[in-house]
Amino acid sequence: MDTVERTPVDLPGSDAEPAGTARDTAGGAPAHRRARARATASMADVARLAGVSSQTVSRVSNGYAGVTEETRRQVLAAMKELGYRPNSAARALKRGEFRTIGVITFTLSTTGNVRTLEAIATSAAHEGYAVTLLPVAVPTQDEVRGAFSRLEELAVDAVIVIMEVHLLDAATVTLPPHVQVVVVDSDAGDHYTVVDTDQAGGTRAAVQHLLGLGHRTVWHLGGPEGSFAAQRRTDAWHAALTEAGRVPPPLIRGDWSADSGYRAGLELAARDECTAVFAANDQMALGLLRALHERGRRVPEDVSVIGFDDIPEASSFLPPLTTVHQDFAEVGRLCVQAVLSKMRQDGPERGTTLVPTRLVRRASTAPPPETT
Amino acid sequence: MDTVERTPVDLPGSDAEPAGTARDTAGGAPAHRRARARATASMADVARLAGVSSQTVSRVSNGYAGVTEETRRQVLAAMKELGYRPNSAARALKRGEFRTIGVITFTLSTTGNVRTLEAIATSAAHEGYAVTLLPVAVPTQDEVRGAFSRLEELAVDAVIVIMEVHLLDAATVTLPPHVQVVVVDSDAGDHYTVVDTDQAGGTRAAVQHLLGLGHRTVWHLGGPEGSFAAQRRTDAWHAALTEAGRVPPPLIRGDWSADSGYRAGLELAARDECTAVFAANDQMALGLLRALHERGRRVPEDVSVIGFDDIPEASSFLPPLTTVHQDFAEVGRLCVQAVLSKMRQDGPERGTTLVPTRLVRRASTAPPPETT
DNA sequence: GTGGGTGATGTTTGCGTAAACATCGAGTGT
DNA sequence: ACACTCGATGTTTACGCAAACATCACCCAC
Repeated sequence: MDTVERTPVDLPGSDAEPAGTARDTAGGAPAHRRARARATASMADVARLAGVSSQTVSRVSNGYAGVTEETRRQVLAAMKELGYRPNSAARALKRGEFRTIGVITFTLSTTGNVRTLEAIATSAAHEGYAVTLLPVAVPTQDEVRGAFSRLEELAVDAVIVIMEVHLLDAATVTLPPHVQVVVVDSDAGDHYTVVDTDQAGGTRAAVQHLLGLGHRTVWHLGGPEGSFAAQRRTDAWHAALTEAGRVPPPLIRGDWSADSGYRAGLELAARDECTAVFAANDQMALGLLRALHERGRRVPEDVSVIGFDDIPEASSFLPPLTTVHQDFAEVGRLCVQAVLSKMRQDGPERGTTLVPTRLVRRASTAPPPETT
Repeated sequence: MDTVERTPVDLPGSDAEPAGTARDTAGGAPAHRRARARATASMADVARLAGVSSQTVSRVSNGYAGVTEETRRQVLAAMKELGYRPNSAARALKRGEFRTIGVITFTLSTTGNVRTLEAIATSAAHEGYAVTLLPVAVPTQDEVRGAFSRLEELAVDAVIVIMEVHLLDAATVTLPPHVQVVVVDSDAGDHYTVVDTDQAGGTRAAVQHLLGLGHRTVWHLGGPEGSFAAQRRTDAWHAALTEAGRVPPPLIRGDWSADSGYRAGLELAARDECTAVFAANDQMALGLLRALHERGRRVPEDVSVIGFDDIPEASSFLPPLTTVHQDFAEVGRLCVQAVLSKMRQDGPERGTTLVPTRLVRRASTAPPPETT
């Protein structure tokens, strides 16, 4: 049972623990005292060993000035011997901040969310902040409300929401007043601080690339209705075509999944006039490619396909996919920056920050077939 | 068996937030005091307003028995009026537990890790635990050590490691002694508690499927050297072939990426004797498919390809990929269960739990071409 | 009526830390 | 030499909560 597994440092005093796993209610002795004692060394223990006051330990621990090099060494030695590490609960209680950022996200099934989350976690760690994850299984108001009510008593100083904001608004959010919020994938820039990819710019680049190749117009396989990202890509596609004097074909909707792209592709393959398709993400583009292939429409000779995201696999599609690269890492990084500067009260309270995209040309786009 | 689903209260409304956003940086006054004052109402405030002792507030807050309905109502009213919410730092300090699980993971770029993480977060939330994410950017010992040293002072009760454990061992881990550890993707079952997919079983199913179709032998596109998952799939492939009396062809290694699969595919396409390939994951299978296609080797007519993971896109590959489905959600769920039961000291201290796989037959496998 | 429950509530205490304040000795300027 | 500053360190206190213990009113059995 209680073998001395871990063996961190040789904890001085961890010798005893005589089988009685704090379970003995019978003992008339001050059981509770022994039970919790010495779980971890506290500042006081270190202070005692080092022969200084606990305040000095605190100073060393926090790197404050005003400690002799000599004293400092002693304290550090004592810390090491005892395997001391500060108790973050106590620290948080005292300081009134937790150095933790909560991230609310609706599923991690999309590349974008995941990459953004990863960047957030990395940036946060770099700033000395931990990241607490709050997944929302299904995007119902109840679920979101649940996430927030958990959040309310969770120890976080700030929140980053990777999700549609209309849900957020709907869920009578009752955050502690000092907790800052930053949102991804939203157009709520007038209510919140928003960081997002420049959806419009990327879309424009994609459309113009296709038009530049000589296509009359560009079909669009859009994302699901609820998504702001999808909405903005669709809007930008429409605008870019209109500005260029082209007639936007009817919109086709998918749900981000490859399957939905496949279904849309079967439809599009039947239309000879369709020579170029802009898919709102790479997964749908993948399904699209499969459908076109099955129906004997060659890519890019007969139909050009362009995606959005630039997932790592995109370069291995058949054919390798031309797509709009999103810099998720930058989005995540900026989220953290934004939320931290809000906390320090030196950043903009709201507004939108856009991260530029980059068009990656591969083999899925080409000039349209000769029209006879 | 439900945990005592606390149900503190239904949360107080977020009415006011009275503009006082602490904006005065200029004031020469005792700034710090103002800053932290009145951030949140404490139990004492609620107690005062309700005309009871703070202990009674505590009892209400924690749903303990022994409070008159009348008193309870008063306390709840006071909570609501003050917008009270418990301070989790204080609670953690007092109770000695944080109700938080740390998850260490090396990049979120693989589907498996992400899905597992998601399941962990969901399960943990369900048990009333929060999840703190600790990403390790690069799998160097320094990085891992860094993650752990952050972890050391982080407020977690347990740790789940989704990573190669040899790195873990290498990084002189010094966790607080009471913190429990569970590991995914490892064979360190004799040192740690391990939860993992049944790599061997899945591999065996894949190999036997191909042999059953009539292939003489099965080539293997393995994962990178460092990975235990890769190692076990490779071992199982070798064993399955040997047991069946077949001669295992030389091993080809990739690095999980589609690109590496592509490179391997170019090599394999040149070998006419190769009629069946088992790729250690779906991404590499994707690259493989592309290479075979480019070299004019038809799948599945000339070469059968089988993958591992069953990523959502696999059904949209060209052709749709036969692959071994992993139940990542179950892995994540079991991780949480394992770590919690270790904390409650009623679970096995170590050992390995395997999650079964399922072979998903799609269109990338078929009997070998007629050998003339 | 007295002693002994029983349940509702109040009081004390301490978790580990760090801010605020106190102390103390050594140097500095005149 | 004296008052003074300044740097190093110690002492006190409070953060918000909940366990342990104390109190108090009430009811019941004998």
